[in-house]
Amino acid sequence: MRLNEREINTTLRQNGYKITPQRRAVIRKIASSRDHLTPAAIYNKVRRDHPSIGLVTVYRTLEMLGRLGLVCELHAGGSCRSYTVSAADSHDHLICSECGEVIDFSQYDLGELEQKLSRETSFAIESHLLEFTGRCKNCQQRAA
Amino acid sequence: MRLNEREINTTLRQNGYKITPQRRAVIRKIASSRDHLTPAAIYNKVRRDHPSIGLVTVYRTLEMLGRLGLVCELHAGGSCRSYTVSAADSHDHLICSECGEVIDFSQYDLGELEQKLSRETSFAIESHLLEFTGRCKNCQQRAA
DNA sequence: TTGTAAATGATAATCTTTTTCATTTGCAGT
DNA sequence: ACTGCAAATGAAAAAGATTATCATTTACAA
Repeated sequence: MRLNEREINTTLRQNGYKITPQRRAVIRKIASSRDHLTPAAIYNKVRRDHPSIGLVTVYRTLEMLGRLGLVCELHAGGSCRSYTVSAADSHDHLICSECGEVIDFSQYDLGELEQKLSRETSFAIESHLLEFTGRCKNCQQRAA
Repeated sequence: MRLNEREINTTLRQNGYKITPQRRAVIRKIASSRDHLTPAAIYNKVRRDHPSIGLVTVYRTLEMLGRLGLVCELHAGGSCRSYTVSAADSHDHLICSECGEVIDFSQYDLGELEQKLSRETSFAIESHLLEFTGRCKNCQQRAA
């Protein structure tokens, strides 16, 4: 279940952050996009509606949203650091290499693998990053 | 089984690349390190033995080694784009968030998850990225 | 409505990564 | 061992991405 704009705003307020028009615009662009966006792409999208916004504000907003766990940072594909809205409790993603569409999936039983690894290596495992890359149905059909 | 310097050189030759002292130095530094290194870190290490090397050459060498599948790009931790030597057939990693040590592990049964995802989403899955982050035994003990 | 801390935008400073191009060098073929 | 040449290198600069600074503006609690 992807977070929507209202829920995100609520979380900001609960954590003592102000709801500014700039933040609202950044959140809206990310939340309304099915794919993942780089900071620069978000900046360009937001600028259409809000020409005076600074790139720095976009970076600051993304940093804050990330810290609160409201957006996820993705790595697959060329550019590191692109963002998508977080699903409530799944941080694993399936990403289309052609159109960039992102699908969240709830964590499979990685717990089992995690325990096995932990036992074998004596690591105290804190987190993981799992991304599958492939081509979505539409992009497969378009290619054929 | 991590690739060693000799095997890497063989692969370069087989693919028509020349073995230069600069490439040799870059490969040696990556292969002899247990953790993952950024391009800048590799540059600094190599420069000690080979002061005239250019940063550009490091970038070019990394790009080539990556294309041949001889090094892996890691993402966990702050900086994107850090490198470690590839294990023969496992591209999944366990990374210590404190000292950076990297442990390869052979792919668990991600195939099952992959098929399930593929069936449910109609994606043609091409690859995946899996990294666990935690603290290794040594770093846990040092902290205690 | 007002005061204040938080947020913004402009600018500049830092990295990081790519391009370009003249010079050098590994190595295949003699 | 020598030679020719495509491939590789290094220097310099350009292009991008990210962060720091600071004066001005603004959201919002009181």
